[in-house]
Amino acid sequence: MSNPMPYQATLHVRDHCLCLHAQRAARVLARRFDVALAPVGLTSGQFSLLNGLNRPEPPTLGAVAHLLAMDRSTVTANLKPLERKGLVDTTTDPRDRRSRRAALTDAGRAILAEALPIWTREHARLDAELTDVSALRTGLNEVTATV
Amino acid sequence: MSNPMPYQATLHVRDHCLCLHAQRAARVLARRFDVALAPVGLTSGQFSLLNGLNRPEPPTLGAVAHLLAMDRSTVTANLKPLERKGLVDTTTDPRDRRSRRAALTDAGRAILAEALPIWTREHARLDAELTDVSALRTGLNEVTATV
DNA sequence: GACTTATACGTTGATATCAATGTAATTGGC
DNA sequence: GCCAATTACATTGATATCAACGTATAAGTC
Repeated sequence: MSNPMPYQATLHVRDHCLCLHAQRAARVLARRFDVALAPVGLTSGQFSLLNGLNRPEPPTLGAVAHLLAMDRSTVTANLKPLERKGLVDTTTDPRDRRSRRAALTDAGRAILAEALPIWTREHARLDAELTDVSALRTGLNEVTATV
Repeated sequence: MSNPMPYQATLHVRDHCLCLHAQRAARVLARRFDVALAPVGLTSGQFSLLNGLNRPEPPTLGAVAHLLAMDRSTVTANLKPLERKGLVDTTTDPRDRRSRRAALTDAGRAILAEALPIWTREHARLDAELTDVSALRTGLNEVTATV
């Protein structure tokens, strides 16, 4: 029986699939920042989430989902461990009782402030290892904007 | 009490964090290819994994983990649904009984061949929406290579 | 004001992700 | 050949991710 999936095609996908390449890079970066942020007890995703909550007006969960380009239900799930740790407090918006707004607690702001210099140092190291960070960032944001 | 995490810093992270931007783009691309590949019953990740198994010599799990830049234990976990569906068959390598090799079954090769034209079409559409795909790919691979 | 439609979330079930720990097999030094 | 160190995986427990479905609230129509 002949192979219905030629090896050539596999090699082409492997070398050109932006989805694969993006997942790979995302995993590498997530692991890297997970390790860097471990001393303050945050993962890279939790850091991004907490950072997104630090606004003059606490955002709705939908706004957070849009910022992070993730599903609403994922935001709900990701908030749970942070609420348990007392870093985040969610309340129903009195002006629109369908919406819930997630706010940093004082503890949340304190952890975020602790994490910031770690992020800054690690990101500077990362920058130094890459040839053209701004081109990469532009490409990533272009992808995100395709939705 | 003064805010220990200034809004300015939050905005800087939001606009510059490659980790955040990579996760976002990765989510967007995963969802996009999940939708495209749904007709053949595969997710984007499963497609990448199956594609990685299509080699003359079936790869060890460690080799797959390296290719996909993911943890070994994630590879083990991701293979399970594919084995259940009869698309993959894993066997102990007789030359090194510590290693397990994952091979496509005939059904696996057939599904992969079905998925290929879907991937090709969807990726062409994606390409058309982006300004400089090769710069993006280069940047992503540079990130992956930092490990 | 009643009804329809749209919006904002939560829950559920399946898969994905990793670190940490444990087990089995191989390799290297002797 | 024997023992220590290394390598390759599996398992576990926690979190992450999404689609699909359901519920509650708001907005628009009449």
